[in-house]
Order: sequence, then structure tokens, then C-alpha cells
Amino acid sequence: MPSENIHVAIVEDDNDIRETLALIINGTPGFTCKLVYSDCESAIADLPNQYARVVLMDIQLPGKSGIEGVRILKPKLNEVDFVMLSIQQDDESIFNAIKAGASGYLVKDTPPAELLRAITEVCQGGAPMSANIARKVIQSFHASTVAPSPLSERETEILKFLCEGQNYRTIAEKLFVSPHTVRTHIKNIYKKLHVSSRAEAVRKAVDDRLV
Amino acid sequence: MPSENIHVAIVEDDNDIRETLALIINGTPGFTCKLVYSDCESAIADLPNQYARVVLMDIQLPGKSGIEGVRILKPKLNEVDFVMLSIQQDDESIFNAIKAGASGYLVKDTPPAELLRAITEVCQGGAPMSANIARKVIQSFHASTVAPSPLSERETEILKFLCEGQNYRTIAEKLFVSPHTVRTHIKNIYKKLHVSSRAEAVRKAVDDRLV
DNA sequence: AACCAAATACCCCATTTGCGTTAGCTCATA
DNA sequence: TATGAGCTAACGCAAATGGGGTATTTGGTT
Repeated sequence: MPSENIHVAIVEDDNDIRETLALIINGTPGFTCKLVYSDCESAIADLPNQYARVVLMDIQLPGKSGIEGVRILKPKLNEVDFVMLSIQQDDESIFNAIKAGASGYLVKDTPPAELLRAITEVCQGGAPMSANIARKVIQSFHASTVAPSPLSERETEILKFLCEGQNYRTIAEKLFVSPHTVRTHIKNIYKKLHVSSRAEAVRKAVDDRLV
Repeated sequence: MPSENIHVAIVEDDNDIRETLALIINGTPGFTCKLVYSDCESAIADLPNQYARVVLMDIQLPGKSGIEGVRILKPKLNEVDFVMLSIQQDDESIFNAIKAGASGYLVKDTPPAELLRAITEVCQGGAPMSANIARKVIQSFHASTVAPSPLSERETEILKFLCEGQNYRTIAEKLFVSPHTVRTHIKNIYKKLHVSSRAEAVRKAVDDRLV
């Protein structure tokens, strides 16, 4: 099946775009595109029986979205790299696509040269992304300047134990204090976090990265 | 202070590399590099009093690491973009740098043209990354093929309510079933998750992304 | 037909939890 | 000096929780 050429598949509902892409790819030495689909369903049905190294996947498709498509196909085609090719640039779409298994994400107005470069790059273990997509991905790591914890050191320590499912008694034993003291601390924690149960406290601790 | 040129600062302990980089940058129209530091401490002391649009930061430095440097400088220089320039390609370094506030991450053997392109890109709101760095970042989202949830649909539904801090009664009301039923479900959830309290269940739900 | 998982519902009972309240001690800051 | 924050400790009480059961119904699998 394979050859020296990179075999590309396209899933895209717009006829013009799909054909243009195929033409560009087939017209470039080193690239081949013999598999084109106008919707996810046919790609899901056919792709597992074909050979492709890279799949260019639109997100907005009639029926199943490209994201769902990747979610279904990627587990079956583990060595295949999926590159989203979309006008959507909202965080939802981006992160869902990546979580679904996409290895690249390009905006649709990417010039042909860039696109071919991206296909090559993803084959070499890269993760091509349009500039602002990459920035959004990076920013999702920037710990969003969390509000400083309202808890004292001791309270944070106790909150950690709460997150582990410890009860008053065992926490007290570990900290060498009275269970009464632990209770008092936990009451104060609840007040500061505006919660009224362990479950909520744990949830808030995780969400706000207090532990 | 600003001009049409992009002002770049360099923090790099290797004299050769530092000077070479500065030469490349200054020798390219549109770029200027007047600020060079051989260690983090001097950059931390001086940069806030200077103007730079982009900082190229080595990671392995004598004294404070480049990552610590970004962690300290980025909050003070919010409009400045930090691009790591490092031989380190371990996950630790990459993710710590990004979390610290870096907007780009290039390996040190990046050719000059690429480097200049990266500087331009980061100024335009991008996040330049070497191919395999980008892939690692993307892969960190690929939800590590989590073991399929052992919980039934109903149980997952109830686990969500537990995570919100709801009690038996309120959950029962929302699901239009008896509190007894909710109790039974929760007991089964505990068995399946090998926990014995709401706090632990919430923790596990979050950790294993069951909700 | 037999079997099982899942969802529903109920019982008892000991333990844990959450809330209100009080209070002593230390340390820092106003 | 005093005022507050943080850590410590205690008492009582009502409500919630967790563990042990049992049981019926439904729907799918063998």
C-alpha cells in the first residue's frame, strides 16, 4: 500500500474546497490524495479499509461533526494523523478536536504551501497549528492567575486530607491535634470557600487548585 | 521606546551562542537586539527597566533556571512574550516553562530563518514551537485512553450530583426516584470505584474524568 | 429457559458530619 | 494597647452518611 508519497485523505463537505485541496495535493510531488469524502459517515465506513497517512478533516459537516469523526476513527487508525481544517476557532472546537485525537489544527485560509508543510510536519511527528490556535493551546496552560487561596496554611493542609477522603479522626491523628481542632478548621474552611460539605470542598479545591 | 523594529532580549549563558544570536538578530532588517544577559539574575534586575518585545530565554542557566526566570519576569512584563530556547526536550522542562508563562519553545538547533520567523510569529499572537515540542503539548491533551468508566449511565449521572455536593434527598428529587434508590446507586458507585466516602468519590471522578 | 446487570425501593443501625457556640493562646499589625 | 487572625480545644445535637441486608422489575445474553 504505502509508497514514497504521503497519502492524504480529505473529509470536507464543500465540493469546491474538497476538489481544490485534492488538486493541490495531487499536483505536488511527494503527495497523493485518492480518498475524498463529503461527510463523516462515509469516511468512517470506508477509511478503515483504505490506506492513508494523514486525514484532513473539516469540523462543520452535515451529520456527524469532524470532531466526532476523529473520536471514532482515531482509535481504529492509530498510526494515522488527523489534522483539522476548519473555520471554527472557538476554544470549544479546538480543545474538543485535540482531545478527540487530532494532531494538528489549521484554519481554512491556510495557504497551500503552509498546508503541504503541515502535512509533512505531522508525518514527522510534529503538530502543525495555525498561529493563534497554538497560542490558545499554550494559554490553556498559563495557570490563569488564580485568585490567591483564602485559606491559611493549616487549613490548606487539612483540605488536602479532605481530598483524600480522610475523616476527622484520622486527620487529627496525622496532625497530632484533637479531632475538635480539625472540626474547627474544617468549619472555617467551609466558611471561606462558601461550601457546606466535604464533596463541595473537594470539588472547589480541585477546580481552584487550592491543593 | 518602541520603533518599527522588534526588540529582542536574550538570556543565555554560553557566550558564543549569545553573541551569535545577537548578531543574527541585529543583522536582520526589522529586528534589534540590544539587551543580552548571561544569567537570570541580571535579566530579572534589569529587564523591567528596559524595553523588549520578545525575550529569548535559555533554560539551563547558572543560578536561577530560565523557567524560574520566566515565572518571575512574566507577571511583571505582561506584554512581553517569552520564547524558550533550549536543548532540554523532556516533558518536565517543556510543561513547566509553558506553565511559567512562556509563549514559545524552540530547540536550540533551530536554524536562524526559523528563529526569526518564530520571533515574528510570537509578536503576532502566535506560539512558535519546534515540531516535536508541539506534538508533546498536543499529546498531553489526548486523554491517555482512560480505562472505560466502570459505572453505568445512571451511576455516572448520580456521581455528577455528588460532585456538586448534593445530598441523597436533593438528588432523588432531581431524578424523580426515591432517596433509597439514590443510596443504593451510591453504594454501588463506592464499590466500583473502591472508595467509601463522597470526598473520595469526587476526587476519583475528577482524577479519572468520570464526569 | 436460565441468568445477569441495572434500576428501583425499603429496612436497621452505628458512625460521621455539619452547625452553633465558647474560649484560651500567640503573633502581628494598627 | 488593642484588635484581629490563626491554631488550638471542647460540648451538644440534629441530620446525613455508610454498611449490612432483601426484593422486584426490566431487558439483554447465553
